[in-house]
Amino acid sequence: MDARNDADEDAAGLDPRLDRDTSNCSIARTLEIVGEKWTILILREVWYGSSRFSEFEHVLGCPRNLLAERLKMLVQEGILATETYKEPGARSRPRYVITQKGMDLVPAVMGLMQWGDKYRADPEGPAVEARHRGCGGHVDIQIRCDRDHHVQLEDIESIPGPAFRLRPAV
Amino acid sequence: MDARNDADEDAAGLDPRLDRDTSNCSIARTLEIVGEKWTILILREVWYGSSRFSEFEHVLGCPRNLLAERLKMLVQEGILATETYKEPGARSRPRYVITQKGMDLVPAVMGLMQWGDKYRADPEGPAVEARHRGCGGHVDIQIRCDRDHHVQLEDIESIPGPAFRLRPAV
DNA sequence: ACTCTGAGTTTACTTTTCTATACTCAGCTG
DNA sequence: CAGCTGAGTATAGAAAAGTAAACTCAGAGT
Repeated sequence: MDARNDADEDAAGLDPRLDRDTSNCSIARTLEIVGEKWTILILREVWYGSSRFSEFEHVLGCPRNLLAERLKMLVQEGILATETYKEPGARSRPRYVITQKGMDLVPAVMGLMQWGDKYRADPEGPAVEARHRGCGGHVDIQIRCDRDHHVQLEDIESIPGPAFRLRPAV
Repeated sequence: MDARNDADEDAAGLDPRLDRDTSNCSIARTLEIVGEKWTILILREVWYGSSRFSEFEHVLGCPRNLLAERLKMLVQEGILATETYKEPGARSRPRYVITQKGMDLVPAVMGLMQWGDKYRADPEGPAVEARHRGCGGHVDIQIRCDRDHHVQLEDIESIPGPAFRLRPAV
């Protein structure tokens, strides 16, 4: 309906010829936090049940200084929280637990896992499976819309949102 | 039911005290491909409608050598494919298009986007929105099980799969 | 024949990560 | 009160990744 509809039929609202400002992209902003090496793998281990520094270190085999750095950042960002716990006959120590903000990353990581299961698994299958606790069914992620239609990947359209901006002219 | 059920009630099948072999983890294997800087942002631009080297370069502002390297890798991995196209009055040039294998990464990236929309968006909202083509409804990702239950994040249980292994003893 | 342009390649430099080892610190145990 | 242990911190050297800018190359246009 505006003067832009002249050539590109595919990308309805995000014409590549537009000088889009990508600095407020939600994908890029999420990657700023979870895009460094080890970060997502640390979260994976938290979901699988680890909570202590030594557990992460042992299972991941990652350098201690990076582990300490990543854990500190995840706590700062509110994705993990520290608790103090005490085993009988030992002094109290910190433990890392996931927050709601951290749980909300599960869908993204399940997406990565599902892709790996499909394209890069061993012949026998995946090393770990996700199950619905209780019903026991295999869990996977789906794309749905407001009106609860099951959306095919081809039927997703990206359009400018409220914070869409063009890059300021130089 | 086995001798392992002695202390940790939370992680039913992936006790952090087990010496799990993580080398065949689907999450880690996916990150080997899309975990490097720029890779996911290149895919984002492909979904948004870019296909040419110069378009990626301009919108991402990433160094040419890395862009070339990442594109080559994405093509090698079968996530993108090259086509030749020719605009009238110009010589034919390569163009990058997404494959099915690439489309299958959409759920993972939508997961990242959704998290960014929720926790890191500008006050006005997100810069880009995903819509169901046709119905026009807002699209988001959901976790479901086999039996089509809508699964809460807390009700996902991770259990050893067919390729689960312990680390070989040293 | 010469120029222009998109699509890269090459090279040199900087920054970040990785690995490895040594060191600290608090408090329970002997 | 010395020693042990988990959870770090500190430091140094090597490797990988990222950045910036110059250079190449093929073919259409003039």
